[in-house]
Amino acid sequence: MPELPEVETIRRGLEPFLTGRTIQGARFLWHRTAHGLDPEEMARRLTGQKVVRLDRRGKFLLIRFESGAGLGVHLRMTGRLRVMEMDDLADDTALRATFDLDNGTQLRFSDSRKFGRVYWLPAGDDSLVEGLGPEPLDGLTLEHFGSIVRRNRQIKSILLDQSRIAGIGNIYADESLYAAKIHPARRGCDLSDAEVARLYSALRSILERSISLRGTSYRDYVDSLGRKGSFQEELAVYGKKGRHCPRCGAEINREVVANRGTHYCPGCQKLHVEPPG
DNA sequence: CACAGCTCCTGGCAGC
DNA sequence: TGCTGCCAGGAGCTGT
Repeated sequence: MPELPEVETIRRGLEPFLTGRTIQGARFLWHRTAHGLDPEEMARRLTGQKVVRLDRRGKFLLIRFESGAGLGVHLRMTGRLRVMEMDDLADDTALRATFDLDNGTQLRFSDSRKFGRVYWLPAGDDSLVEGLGPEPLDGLTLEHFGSIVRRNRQIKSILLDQSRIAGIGNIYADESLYAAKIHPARRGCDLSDAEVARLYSALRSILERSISLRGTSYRDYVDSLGRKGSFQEELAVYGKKGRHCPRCGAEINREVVANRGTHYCPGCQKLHVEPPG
């Protein structure tokens, strides 16, 4: 499931293949992949657009055109982006959209579950990503993070709320809470200063570490070059139900918190914390 | 505002 | 072996 580190990895991998290229045609093989526009209309608008830059905002990849317009891509759970030779007939039953480039290559969007979307971004209109919270790795201060987190709501639910903080999904929420020794069902407003500070640094260091390892390949994530990341080798709790906690040896639990499968260590992430002193 | 429940989808898996 | 049926999961939406 592509979250911030995976989308950032894809952005870095794709950028040299797309920058300077002009889209010569686009085709949608699944109509709902083109969000909010008739697929043929989106293809028409894309044709002739020259790529100048790739940005990322939260889990959105933003392909910027010389005209000022752009294309937003959200991979949801199973979306993939790759650049291939136009005549590469590699079998891909999950192919949902293709974008022909002016050098004989083709950007291909595949997505087995069909949840991923591409969005047309009119020039000067970034409303797609304007409602997102701050980037956790881009100037977010501890003080700002504290104001985001201190509300009467389960901390896991806050971390997953893209309008509060952008880019965090189920894997990094669970891993960060484990690293900070905070039970996912604790209320944000009940966290101590020390806990908020631990969560802040855990979240940021885990995201940075994962980017440096080109993300987490859990199930089927691969980057734009088809390579797996390797952060899955460092996961402590996600997908580890029944395994032993590397810190205290207790058995990792999985239960539903904030309507999501949630992994945590009952030994070192307590729901009820004894008051200090 | 918090939050549960529903929707979208299909591969993967459990159970028989 | 092959069938049925359940379910995860991001985000948008509705209803309480």
